[in-house]
This record gives sequence, structure tokens and C-alpha cells, in this order.
Amino acid sequence: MSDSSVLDLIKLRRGCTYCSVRQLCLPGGIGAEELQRLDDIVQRRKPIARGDRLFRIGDPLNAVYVARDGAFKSVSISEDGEEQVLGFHLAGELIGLDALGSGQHRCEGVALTAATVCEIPYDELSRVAGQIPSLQQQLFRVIGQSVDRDQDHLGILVRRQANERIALFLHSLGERYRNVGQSDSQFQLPMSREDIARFLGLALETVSRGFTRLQDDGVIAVTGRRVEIVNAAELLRLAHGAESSAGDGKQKRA
Amino acid sequence: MSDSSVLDLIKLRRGCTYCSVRQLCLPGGIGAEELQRLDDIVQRRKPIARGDRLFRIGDPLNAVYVARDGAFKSVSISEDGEEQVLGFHLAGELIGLDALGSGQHRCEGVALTAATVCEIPYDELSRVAGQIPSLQQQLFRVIGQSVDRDQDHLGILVRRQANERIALFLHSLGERYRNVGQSDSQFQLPMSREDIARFLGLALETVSRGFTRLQDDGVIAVTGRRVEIVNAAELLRLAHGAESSAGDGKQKRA
DNA sequence: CGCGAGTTTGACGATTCTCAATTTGTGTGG
DNA sequence: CCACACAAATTGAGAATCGTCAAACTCGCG
Repeated sequence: MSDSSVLDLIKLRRGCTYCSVRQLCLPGGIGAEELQRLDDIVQRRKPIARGDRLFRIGDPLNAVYVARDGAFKSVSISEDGEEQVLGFHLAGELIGLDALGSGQHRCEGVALTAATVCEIPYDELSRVAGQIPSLQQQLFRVIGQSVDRDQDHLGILVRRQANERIALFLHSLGERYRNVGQSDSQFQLPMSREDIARFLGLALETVSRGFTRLQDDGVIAVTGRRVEIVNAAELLRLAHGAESSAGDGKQKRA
Repeated sequence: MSDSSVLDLIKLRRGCTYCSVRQLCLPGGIGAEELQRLDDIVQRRKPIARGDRLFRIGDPLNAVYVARDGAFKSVSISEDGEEQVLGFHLAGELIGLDALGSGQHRCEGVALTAATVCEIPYDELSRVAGQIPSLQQQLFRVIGQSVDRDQDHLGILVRRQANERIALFLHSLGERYRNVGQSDSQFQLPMSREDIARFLGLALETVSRGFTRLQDDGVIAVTGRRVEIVNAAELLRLAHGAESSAGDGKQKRA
């Protein structure tokens, strides 16, 4: 193998073309030629330390970010100083779209783990999107998917029973891990119980108790932040309002 | 006044240029020339009867809609058949953006009152937006504002106390009416108590009791769907976790 | 004027929040 | 590598809120 081919390979590996989250990200469904133009404006692979913020409330919309690996949360601070978790972001998901409406960020983008992100300057993205219809399409689609996740979140919050919310949360988290190519039945939670509580609109003790209950019923196995979904079907059933009677197959009436 | 000038006037009045919700809608901040191109693809002033649906779950994304007057709700149906209200839409607000992510509608757009809407075919909108940068910008902005409203909704749902949610709901509804040029302190609710309950994640009786309580405390005056906000400052205070002690000026500690 | 949907009100019980103590886990430094 | 300290998570007990069931009432519409 010659020196130049090695260099080519390295160059390629660094770009969107060889990115593992490509299908989920903006390049999805875009031709090779257009991909190059997008590639040119992307700041690739910025390393982020746990706890770092990509942006803060009030910051102007300079860029949107894509998580390559690691996990993030979007939090807003309510008038009484309480943190409220608006969403979690896994690999391939856009972060920072909350500033699209007003031009200023309404929440903070916080890294839950060490992570790497791609940074895409918004001005250039919007300019290039105007020139490449397929990119514009894809951009609308990705934004729409982010709206979908918000609506799923709403769907969780209107369920009134705490156990339903928790079951639904774990189930959808599993689905999202599956989407990024990881196991949907065994994963490490990147967020604390408190983060989960502020995401679900519950007290953190209630979340903890919910986990314990699900474990006692043999639906999941938890040790700290390590979660295994033992019985996915039952988990989904509980998420939709079936009462959990420790293993009996009680059906919820239609 | 000659015949032709009357016709011109009528023609103009029918288009975006003279629309009362123009500033809130897509034409906001767009030049006269570009406005004409947008105007050409807009199906104007379709009358909608109360209870009619602009689209249903599963429908392909054909068009987005703008309410000119009247009010709409977006509802999704959960697996157990329960309606859940994802949002309310007043004049100037886009309806149907929920299909951006998947190309299919995830919820139903239902008219709460008799209304008129403008229908904008999505294909053409996205094509024209690619050609007019200022329209593309505005489209991103309008979509972003819709995301903002979803996040405000989340902000309501994470507040655990029912009275906080109700106070916040009434307050933000007032703000939205002010935005469309109506009174922010006196308005008619276009939605039922049940709709509000399904929007806030509460039982309808709890909503009713909340209204009564706010009225007893002199914060609002309600008769059926007619609402008057008597003490907006107190309403906002209650929305952020202050206990309501029937009129005393008890301060919540910082 | 009467019917019915929509709304209000009441009583009771279940869920979950709050406060508090204990245990487990994580990371740091000797 | 182990011990220690601090943060995170679990567990318990009591109290308040809110959901459920049920009945009365009112407003709008035919």
C-alpha cells in the first residue's frame, strides 16, 4: 500500500462519506458531489468533555451540532431556577435547533458523557441548502424528526401514571439505541436519575422506585446506570396502561 | 373610483399582501416581488366548518395550512385509543408540520371553530423556498417557532402541580391572543374543558376545579368559555409555583 | 321550551411528592 | 491497589394532590 493511498484513506475516513452516523445525519440520501460541498463547511470531530456546553441560553444561533458519539441533554431553566430537561440527544441527532425560531438559544446543550460532535455553521448550512434541493429536503426532514421526538416526549408526559412514563422512556430509549446500531436491550444510561426525573416530570425518588418495581417484576435488570431489558413485550404493555401484576399475563381490555 | 381600480383592490385584498396575519405568516419580511411568487401557489381562504379535519393520521404530506381565523387543535391517538392534544393553533400559525419528519401525518388537524385557512402545497413551497433565500429563512423561522410552542408545552407539562399548569396555560393563551391583535385579558376559549385537560395531561374535572379556584381567588373571571384575566401578575406568579392564598401578597422565597 | 352536551361540584381513594436516613457507586489520592 | 470521600441512588414513612365515580346543573341549540 503506497503512502498516498493511506493518506487518501485517512482523508476519507475523516469526512462525512465514511461517517458511521451518515444515514441518520444530514448527508442521508444526498449525492456524492453535493456531499462534498456539505463536507467543506462541516467542522469535524470536535472533542467535548463531560459537562461541557455547546451553547447557553441566550446565545445567538451560530451553528447546529451533530453528535457523532456520546450523549447530550437540552435543558431550559424555568423562572424559579429549576432545570427542566427538554430532550436527550444520541449519535446522529442534531442539537441546537431550538434557536431556529428566535435566532437565540432557548436552552443549553450539555454533554452527558465525553463526546465528539460535528459543528455546522448555520449561515453556511442555510446558504448551501438553498443551492442543493436534496439537502434542503433532508434538512426539513431532520428538523421534522426532531419535532417527532418532541411529540413523543409530550406523549410520555401526558400519561399520568409514573410507571407508564418510565416504561415508555426505557422502551423508546432502546429503540433509539437500535437506530444507531447498538443493542436495544442492553445499554448504559448516559443520564442521572435526576435528569430522567426532570425529563419525565417526576420526582427522582419516583423514578428510582419505578426502576426497582420493573426489576422486581422481572421486566428489566438494573445496576446503577446499566440497564437490561429482559421482557420488551411486557415493558411495552406496561407503557400503555396495563397494571403490572408481577408476571401474570393479565390482558388489558380493548 | 373606476371599475378597474375596484377590481385591483379586490384582487389585492384577496392576496397575502393585504392579509391581516401577514407578519406572523410566511410572507413576513419578504420583498414584494418574491411575495407574488408565494402568492401564486397559495390556495387562499378555504372555509372550514367546526369539527372538520385538514388531515388525518397517516395522510401523506400534501400541504401545510395557515389559519387565517378560527382555531384548530392537533390531536394524536395513543395505542389505547385515547385522544391526546398536542397543540392548539390560532390565526397565523402553521398547521401540518408534524409530517415533515416522516412524510406522513402523525396527528389530525381538527377545526375547533368555523375557520378559514390558506393551503400551501408542500412540493411547491419547498421548491419556491429553494429559489428565494428570504423565504427559506422565514420558513425555517416559522418552523422554529412551532418548535418553540412545543417546548413551551413541555414546560407546562413538567410542572407537577395542576394549578400551575392551568395558570400557565391561560397566561400563554393570553399572550398568543395579543400576538394576533386581540385582547390578552378577555377572550373566548375555542376548546372544551376536555381538550384543555388532554392538552395539560389532567383530568377534566381537575381543569374545571382549577378554573373555579382561580375565579374564587379573584385572578380570573370565567363563565363557560368566556375568560377574563383580572390579575395577570398574580396569574403568572401562580404559574411559577407560588401558593395561592386567596389574595394575600405572600411572596415565594427566592 | 326542552333536550343534550358540556361543565361544575362532592366524596373518596390511590398515587406520588416530600423529608429523611441509608446504601451503593465513582473517582481521587496516598 | 486500596482506602477514603463525595456524589448518586435506594428505601421508608407520612401527607397532600389529583384521579375516579357519581350526581346536579347550565348553557346553547334545535
